[in-house]
Amino acid sequence: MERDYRLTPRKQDILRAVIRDYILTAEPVGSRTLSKKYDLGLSPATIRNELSDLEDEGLLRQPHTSAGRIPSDHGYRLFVDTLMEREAMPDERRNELERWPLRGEDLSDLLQQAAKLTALLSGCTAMVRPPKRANSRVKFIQLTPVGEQDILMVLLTDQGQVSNQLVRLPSPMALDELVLIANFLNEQLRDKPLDQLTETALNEVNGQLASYQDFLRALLGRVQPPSEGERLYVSHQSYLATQPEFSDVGKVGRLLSLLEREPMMIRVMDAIASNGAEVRVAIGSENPVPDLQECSLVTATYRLGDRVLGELAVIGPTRMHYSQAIAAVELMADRLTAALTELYGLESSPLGGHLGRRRTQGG
Amino acid sequence: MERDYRLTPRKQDILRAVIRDYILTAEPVGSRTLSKKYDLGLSPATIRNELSDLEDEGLLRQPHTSAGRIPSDHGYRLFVDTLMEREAMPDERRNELERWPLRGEDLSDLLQQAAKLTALLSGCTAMVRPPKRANSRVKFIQLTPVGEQDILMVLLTDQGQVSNQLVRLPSPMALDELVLIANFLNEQLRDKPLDQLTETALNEVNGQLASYQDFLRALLGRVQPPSEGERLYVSHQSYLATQPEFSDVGKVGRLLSLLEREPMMIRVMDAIASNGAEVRVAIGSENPVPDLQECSLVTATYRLGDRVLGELAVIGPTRMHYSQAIAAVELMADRLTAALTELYGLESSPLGGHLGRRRTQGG
DNA sequence: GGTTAGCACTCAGGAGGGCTGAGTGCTAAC
DNA sequence: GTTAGCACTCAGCCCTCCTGAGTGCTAACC
Repeated sequence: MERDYRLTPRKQDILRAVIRDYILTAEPVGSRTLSKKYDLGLSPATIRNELSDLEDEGLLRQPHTSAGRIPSDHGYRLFVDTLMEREAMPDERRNELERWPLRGEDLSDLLQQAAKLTALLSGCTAMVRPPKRANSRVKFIQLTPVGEQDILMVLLTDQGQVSNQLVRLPSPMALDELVLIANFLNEQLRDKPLDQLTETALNEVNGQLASYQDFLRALLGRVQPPSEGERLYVSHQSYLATQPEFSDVGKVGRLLSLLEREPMMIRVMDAIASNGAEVRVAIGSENPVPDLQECSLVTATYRLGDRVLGELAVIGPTRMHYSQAIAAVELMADRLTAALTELYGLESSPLGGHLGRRRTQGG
Repeated sequence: MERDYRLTPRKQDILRAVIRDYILTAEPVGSRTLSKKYDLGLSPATIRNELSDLEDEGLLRQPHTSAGRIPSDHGYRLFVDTLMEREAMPDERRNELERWPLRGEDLSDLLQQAAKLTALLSGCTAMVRPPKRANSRVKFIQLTPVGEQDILMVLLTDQGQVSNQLVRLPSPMALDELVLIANFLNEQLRDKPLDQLTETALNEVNGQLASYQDFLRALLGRVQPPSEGERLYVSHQSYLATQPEFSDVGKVGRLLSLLEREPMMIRVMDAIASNGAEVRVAIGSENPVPDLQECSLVTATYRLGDRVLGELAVIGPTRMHYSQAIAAVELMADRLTAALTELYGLESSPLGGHLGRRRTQGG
């Protein structure tokens, strides 16, 4: 598998030409085409010999005897790793991007925007996995009375998620009580993982607060609804649907169904992405899921500070425009990281000892 | 167009049978099939005569001379209006639904959930249009200091949207100032439409607050990012992609691209939906957009109190399972309305005169 | 008059056959 | 090592034929 491909420069040129042409046309590439279209200075016959060698090495294959060559997954891999020139994002696209600033009202909005821009830049269907709630920790909690018997709870996490819950109180509550509860919650829950809120808090309930136990349970229970796992932000599925390789009856449907199985796609993205900043590519059979054998994924992580929050990816046929896709994913992951840092990147734990000792305006 | 179709009961039975069979099989229905499969007590020849009449009336058509009949858009219309038995949701499905409670952490979550459940119930691709921001009015605004130089602004609207903005202050600000600003904002902006915040607020800036003008502009500018219109929550596009009528090369792609043009789809849904509670159906050529000629949409509105917030819809081929789709859309619109009312349906303006006079816990 | 059997007719879709052209591998000459 | 020439392969297209589902029409039946 991990063969060491030592190719003569000429073979490299030819392989590069084949892949480039195939990415463009989606048609098997023949020796005559290569000789005419690319400036190789070789006759078709010579090219044929080289193509035959490349096929023997497992870098190319023939769909049938009398057809041209198409790249194999190994061929694409070599291309991505060593042959492809990592072309910078074209200026026009970059300018276009400036006109579409990455702004969102909240995290969810931002991620959806990021998916959309990535899709537009790469020309591929794009996906963004949101931060795992299980990894989020409470940053602070605020309770605000709204009317006589309702309160608004605002919970901010260290990963930018904000949870707003409007809750009806079981009975009117004095402001003192509310302050007491809020302070209790902040003390107990600060830096606690989001998926352990209820137990953590309720284990400590005692004395004066015991009578609020049910209320607390209801309040905290709302923060993390028992949804079936995280969702996935997907954009421009039509890009996938218009690829000629998926025009067969049923293929589009199966692929889209796969994308809609969000927990599975999230697992796939997790499996592919690195922990660091670099872009990772999974080509065809390298994918952990059999149904993705004809697809490639390009993934990168986005971060807040030095913590990886989630992944951003594009998916397309193995015959995807890798350099463009990689550039798009890389750029957008950086922009998303920057946007998050600007929006949510407060200095660590700035609330320090102030919490609960300050008084603020009513509301 | 608005013909008065007076059909004999027998013709009605036959039309109903044709449509039911076609919805099931997606194949043109012939007289022999009808005679054998459905308990009409008629020979194929007789049925042929009736079919011929129904075709003359414009309710059926033949794809080609030697094929069976398929319903025309008018035929579907008659079916939906008068022939179809409005079957109740099957019990199993209803039970299934109970196990998937409609819960969400916030509005966006809730709408996405609603789209998903509608799709699962109806077997069609589902869409939910969120409340128009332009129609939302400010319910209350709260500013909370977070650390030395950051504040968290929470803005609650009367349509359930909550906007959280973490903003860095230009310079450290005394708590008094913050209270002043918050009170000012609440007084000025309560019940003001969300898309006029900046002007409304800034026109009134004066005296003591004048120096905060830039800060206020930045703060309020964040509430409504200049996104290209509202987004649309879509679920299970694969249902559309697996319909046999769209298996032609390119059709799926074109349809999905259409769905991705969110502003246009929102306009379409707006155009179809009623202002009241009832479910509306747009069949094939009744759709305002030419590219939707082969599709039907079933829409209903969801509400908060007596205000229409948005629409919920399913889209499928004109050969869709109307009774199931209508039941699903109706049920889910009701559930969504109920969920919203529970989450955000506070009594009107409960904050009354309290605002700004109360003191609450620090945060 | 409504219903039905019988019959001739139509036509999409599949199967089979031949042609074309793009592409190959091999060999021999340069 | 490179190239020209040649025989060979085979997917895709076109044409034709055949089949079967389905029709409309007519005449007989109840």
